[in-house]
Amino acid sequence: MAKSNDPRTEPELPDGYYLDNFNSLLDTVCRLYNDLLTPEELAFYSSFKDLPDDAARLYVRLISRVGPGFRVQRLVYADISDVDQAVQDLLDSKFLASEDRLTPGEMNRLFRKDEIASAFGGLIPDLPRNIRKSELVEHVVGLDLTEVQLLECVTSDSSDVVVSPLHTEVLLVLRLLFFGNAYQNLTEFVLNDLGVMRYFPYQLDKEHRLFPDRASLEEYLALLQCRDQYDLAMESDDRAAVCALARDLAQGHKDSRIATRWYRLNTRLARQLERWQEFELALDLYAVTVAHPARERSARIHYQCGNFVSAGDMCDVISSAPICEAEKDFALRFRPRIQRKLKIPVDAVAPDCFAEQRLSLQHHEGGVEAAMVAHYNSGGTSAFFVENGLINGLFGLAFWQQIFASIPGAFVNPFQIRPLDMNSPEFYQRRRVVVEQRMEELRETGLQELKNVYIELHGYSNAWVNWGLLTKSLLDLAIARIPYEHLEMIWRRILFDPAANRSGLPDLVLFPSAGSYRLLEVKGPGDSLQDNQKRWLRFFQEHSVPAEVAYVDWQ
DNA sequence: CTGTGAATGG
DNA sequence: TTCACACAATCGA
DNA sequence: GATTGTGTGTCTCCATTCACAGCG
Ligand SMILES: [Mn+2]
Ligand SMILES: [Mn+2]
Repeated sequence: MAKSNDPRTEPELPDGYYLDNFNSLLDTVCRLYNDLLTPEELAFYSSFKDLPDDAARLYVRLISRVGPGFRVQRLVYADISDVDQAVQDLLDSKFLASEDRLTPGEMNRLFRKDEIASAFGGLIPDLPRNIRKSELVEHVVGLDLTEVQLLECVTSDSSDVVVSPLHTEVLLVLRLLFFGNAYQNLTEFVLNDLGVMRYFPYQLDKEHRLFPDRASLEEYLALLQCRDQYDLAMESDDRAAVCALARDLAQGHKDSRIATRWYRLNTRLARQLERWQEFELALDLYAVTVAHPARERSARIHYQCGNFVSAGDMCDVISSAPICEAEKDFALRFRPRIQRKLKIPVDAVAPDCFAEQRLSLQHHEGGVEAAMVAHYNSGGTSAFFVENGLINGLFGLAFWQQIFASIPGAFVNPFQIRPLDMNSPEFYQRRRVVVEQRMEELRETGLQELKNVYIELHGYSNAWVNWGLLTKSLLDLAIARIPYEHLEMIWRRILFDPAANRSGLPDLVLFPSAGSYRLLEVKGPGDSLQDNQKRWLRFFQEHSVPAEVAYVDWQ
């Protein structure tokens, strides 16, 4: 594939590209997961392959769009000569269903306001002229028609037909098996072919399947269903449904391959239960959730309920084996409050004392950070508003090959911007040897090497590198001014917990004309340091990395 | 008439 | 599949 | 000061079309 740096030359996609993409997905899944598919899913595969070309094209068009229903008269595609024939073929082969009813929501989505007004206006007395569409639909709902009558009435003028694609549950399975997640879809192919996204050519692992058996696939489907149930229940304020789901989830998930995803859902749900004062249920859920902040929330619930001993016990459990630094910090800060309640000696925690400066600046539209950048730039110091972008970018460049190294199970689809285990604690352990080698190499030969990486790999998608922010001139300055030893210490902290430590880095990096560098967190009026920002500042203090906080107010 | 936002296709 | 950050409101020590 | 909830920009792009709402 020829690559061009000229942004004006957009590659042209071949006729029927979207069907090709879908077929490619379909073939890949059937090749890799043939033994996992149900008879129904296999039947989908073979009958899809039997469809006439136009019908297959139309089906793929529709499943890529917002549904579920579509008006046949509105379907116009230049590359499908006879849409009506394609619709008929899809109806005959059970890839489309012709709807005989319409929910108010679907009517609202599929029909224009004037169409609805002319269909039902005669039935609604004193209909205000300037009524909003949603209110008009409410009036129609007030007519108490059946959904069948709704469809009949609203299509009586145009005699249009509403159809919906079938087998959407099979499509979800296919997507899940191909991508390994439920959020990526066919547009990935298009964005890749257009050059909008450029994925690094890592080696796909065909030996290790993400889903070794049907059960692991079913578990993922169950997770998705629980998520949907929760979202649905929250939308309709159905507290009983949320509680029922919580009791279900509180059964726990032993030997789950997707435990961390369950934990995220548990936490989201339990937080909501806390807001509803459903403390016992929340505690049950937190008890089966082995992820931060489950134990922190448990301690807070105990405290709030007056169970100070239980709260203290929970803090002790945390301190004896903290899951992460945030959890460890929490126990330290929270324990004194409990001890005061219990009237026992208090383990006071020393307050932070970071280097700081205070100054007043002219009001600036870009906020305090931009005002500080302008302030320094006018004084001869190069300043960049980078937040996490600089350090993470340097990390991504430094360890590019290690991040994209072929590790069993790390890459399961062609459209990944990070290995699947990037956020797990084992990321470093699995790559320890090569990561240490890389550090030794950089320590010996210097950071200049990163310029080569930058030029060679510029534009490839990497979860750590924001190419728009990390300009060449910023990189050059950073390499020239930041000692390798500082960066290595910082990278080790990132490697220690990549998920948590990729954030909280200071707003600005400063490069004074006289040399050296400095990191600066800017705080405007009413703003204060966040916990993760404090942890980085403590780390910088400990390792003599120049960093300080600037408290700014407006002149 | 204009501005806005969702949807769409590439 | 969001996340990371700032900002605002509220509360208790 | 601590905690909690909310808003904002951004997220992997961009041109085009459509429907709607509010205004004069
Ligand atoms: Mn910031
Ligand atoms: Mn800041």
